[in-house]
Amino acid sequence: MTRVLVVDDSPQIVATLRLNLKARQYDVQVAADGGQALTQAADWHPDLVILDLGLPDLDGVDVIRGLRGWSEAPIIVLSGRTGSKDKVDALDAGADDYVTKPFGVDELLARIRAITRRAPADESPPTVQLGPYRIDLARKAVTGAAGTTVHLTPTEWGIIELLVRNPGKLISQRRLLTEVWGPLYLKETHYLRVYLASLRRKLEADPSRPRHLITEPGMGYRFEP
Amino acid sequence: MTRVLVVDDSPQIVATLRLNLKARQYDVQVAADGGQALTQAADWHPDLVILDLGLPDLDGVDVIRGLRGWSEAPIIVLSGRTGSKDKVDALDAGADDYVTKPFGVDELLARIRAITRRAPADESPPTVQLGPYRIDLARKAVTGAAGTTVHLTPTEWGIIELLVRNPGKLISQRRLLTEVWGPLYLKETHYLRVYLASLRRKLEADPSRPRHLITEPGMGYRFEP
DNA sequence: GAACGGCGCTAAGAAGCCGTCAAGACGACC
DNA sequence: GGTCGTCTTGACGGCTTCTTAGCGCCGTTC
Repeated sequence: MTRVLVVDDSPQIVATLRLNLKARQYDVQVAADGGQALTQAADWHPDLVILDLGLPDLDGVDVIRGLRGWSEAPIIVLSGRTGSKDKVDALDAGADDYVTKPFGVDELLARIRAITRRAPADESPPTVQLGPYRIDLARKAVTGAAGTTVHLTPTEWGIIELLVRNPGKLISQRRLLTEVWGPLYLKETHYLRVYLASLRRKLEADPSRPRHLITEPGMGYRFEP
Repeated sequence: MTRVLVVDDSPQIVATLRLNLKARQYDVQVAADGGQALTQAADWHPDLVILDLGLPDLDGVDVIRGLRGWSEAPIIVLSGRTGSKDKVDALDAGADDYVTKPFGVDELLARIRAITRRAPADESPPTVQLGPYRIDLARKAVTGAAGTTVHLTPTEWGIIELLVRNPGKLISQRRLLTEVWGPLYLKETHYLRVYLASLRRKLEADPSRPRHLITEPGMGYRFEP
């Protein structure tokens, strides 16, 4: 779960952001001024910081520099100031993006996705542990305990990727079918049964009693880390 | 020296960008439409792409997707469209930033610095061991056990370079074809079969049972050290 | 308790992909 | 113009993967 630190002194913006981020499964904390921001960032190690420049105590650029002194977490600046110099200063101080107020929530969320895509969540590399197996999505490789490797077919990768990218979250049959086979295959739910069986045979210690690739009858499937 | 590919059909914008980027020691190339952009990106391997969405031939989002099929170079979108949906679509397709026209050159340059700061120019190990052979990518030479040398053709080098630079990682057929032959050859997958056979004949102890140049059916190839 | 729907499991045929060999086309260089 | 190395094509057999069908199990519904 991606941790997002929101730094802003306007209750309204904080409320909007908190609501929207929580709805999308981000873990959110809030700091109301620059001093708090630095303390909380040090304590909590967020994966992303959303930073308003107009803070009551410190200058925003100093907060960026303070963070960059020891953290590489991406920083998205929110600011009412639209001047070129403000943007350049913030970006050169170490910010990754600069969004001017008023901003569209959809756009901000897309920018968050774009940035976290490139700088993956702290301590959560593109590899996931599933029982004794390590699933490396970037390399498309699964390695087992004693250096053994497990081979997955393209379709199996399509399924496992979708599930593993959304740990603990239910993925509907509809979504699996459209994203792996295409929207014309919505009826072919038995494909899922065949391939989930195959995946469990390869990845579960006891395929008949799956602990990680869970069926939610009538709904879909879920990856439980 | 950071290579920047500018994709835009407006001569004025191209001139401005080229001037400013060159003055700051960037290596610049220009493409005037989407097809050219894909070809040049495959040939030249830019470290960053600046992409205008309003191109004469292809839809901008399709260009992003085309690039993302095989390249991880950062993409900054330039666009006259300011709608939220346009931004979200481009960012979710794989763009890293979205700047609306008219734009400030200083701001764009700062955004370029911010993005290249995070994704540094790619580099690689100059020599790699493959069984009894030592592959020197810089000198384009393969030396065997007793001072013997193995000769590779240009196309074979193109393939082995891509594979060896990403040890253990699956390289899609799509990426091999676009980077070695160009984006127009996406369909010619049997080229890969012929050349992989040739490489295995030269580099594998038992070409019929390859241990380093591995096929992943339906997906691509992998170099196992 | 029988019928029904959703799921797990297996296995076999079909479809598509891969490795291999060999011949023709092309271009560089004498 | 001929030779050589390299790149493109084509054909074929073998293998992996996908698709499809059938059966058994379980819980729910009538």
